[in-house]
Amino acid sequence: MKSRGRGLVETGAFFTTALPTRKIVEYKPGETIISQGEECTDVHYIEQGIVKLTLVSNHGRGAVLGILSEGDFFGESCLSGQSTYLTSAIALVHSSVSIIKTKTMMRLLEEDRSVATRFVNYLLIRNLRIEQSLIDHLFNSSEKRLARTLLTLARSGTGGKLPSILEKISQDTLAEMVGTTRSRINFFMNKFRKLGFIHYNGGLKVHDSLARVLGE
Amino acid sequence: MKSRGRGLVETGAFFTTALPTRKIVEYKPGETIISQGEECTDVHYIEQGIVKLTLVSNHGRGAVLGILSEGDFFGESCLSGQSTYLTSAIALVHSSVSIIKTKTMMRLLEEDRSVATRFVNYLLIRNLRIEQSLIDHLFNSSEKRLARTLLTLARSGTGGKLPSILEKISQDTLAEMVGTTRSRINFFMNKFRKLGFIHYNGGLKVHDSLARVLGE
DNA sequence: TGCCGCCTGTTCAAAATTGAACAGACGAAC
DNA sequence: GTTCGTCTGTTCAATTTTGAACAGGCGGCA
Repeated sequence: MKSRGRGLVETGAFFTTALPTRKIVEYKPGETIISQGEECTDVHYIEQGIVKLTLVSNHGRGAVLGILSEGDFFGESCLSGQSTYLTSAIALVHSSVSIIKTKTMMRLLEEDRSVATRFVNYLLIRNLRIEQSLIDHLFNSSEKRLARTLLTLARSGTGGKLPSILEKISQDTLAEMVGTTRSRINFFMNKFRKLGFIHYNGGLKVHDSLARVLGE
Repeated sequence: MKSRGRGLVETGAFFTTALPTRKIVEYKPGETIISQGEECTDVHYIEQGIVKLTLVSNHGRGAVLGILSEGDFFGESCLSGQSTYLTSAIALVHSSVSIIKTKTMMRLLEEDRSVATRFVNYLLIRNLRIEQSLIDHLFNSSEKRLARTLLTLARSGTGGKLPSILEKISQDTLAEMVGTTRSRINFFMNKFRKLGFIHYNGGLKVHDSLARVLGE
């Protein structure tokens, strides 16, 4: 998923062992790990779990920037000189997170070339993910964006053990991810269900056929 | 703009001198530098000029992912294992571009820690820019997105010498940047003009007061 | 058991957006 | 000077989206 056999290097679980002595903290579902606006002192790395990155506009409206899991970083924008966190991060399931002082991470990047190389690789892939979301907004209607979001979530939950990410996501959260209202999400969810693309028996399941919504 | 006095390192014109012997190519306005789908063999660095990154959906619709200028990279996703370019890049004004073989860039990143560090910094800032666009889509109406796009373009053209980026951008392009239709863009442009936020005398000028559209 | 909080189902009028069309302005090229 | 292509101005019906409301289901908890 995160590696490709081509390109700079594999990402894999590299950071789990490469990061120096660090603090690992456990978070319960719903717990806030970092808050938008807080002073930006650490870079975070998800050892295990699922984390939601959120954001509140200056008019109180919420948005979800992404759902992250094992092997992802967050709060890494401190490294480029931000003085406060731009987003909040909330654990969706029990999660363990490495907390690395910004300065430690900077030093590490300067001193350890394999860390730097892999971090570059990680950032490139992260970039592609965000770009993909932006493209989705430029091209697609909210119906298609919802379909893509569901498919992405369904695929990313392949960790196996955890209760598939999908079970932890409300229609409100979906609305904030897709950038629309819950009433719209509800409308499409029912539509998708009637068409047999998703199921609800005890927990949301997304069928691959949902991809048909995306056209061709 | 690109540096901040805090954080990892300054970006500035570092790459112009740090990159090894490389090919510099000049492009005329309208010329295509790379094409979406082409084999992905080089990383590109803008020494001078303005470049538009575009994308065509599988249904023939166009979108503009960004307007880049001096000090920006493009086609850098080769580094993370893409085999073809995901976007096209078109020069908007006369531009000179460094072309670096993917493998050369990889080697450089592994061997030269200062290149790696600065490239990390560049990627982090690029990330923030793209995230900012995504947030814009999640929160704002197309009217506000247009306002933000215009303000961003107006500010980024501070190179001075070049004909301000704004002069080179049609309503069609704006529509593809904002993610809406030209008819909408035209409507808002006239509205902004009536309100005195922008002017047209011989060439588009954006007044700072346009920021009022963004609220508060 | 009953209350509460959170989630989904449903409705609807008001507002924003699309998509397509046609006309005029302008500059470049012949 | 005429033709062509590209850009802007303008219109409008059809469609999509918003925002707000209310009801019901379900689990936790006292």
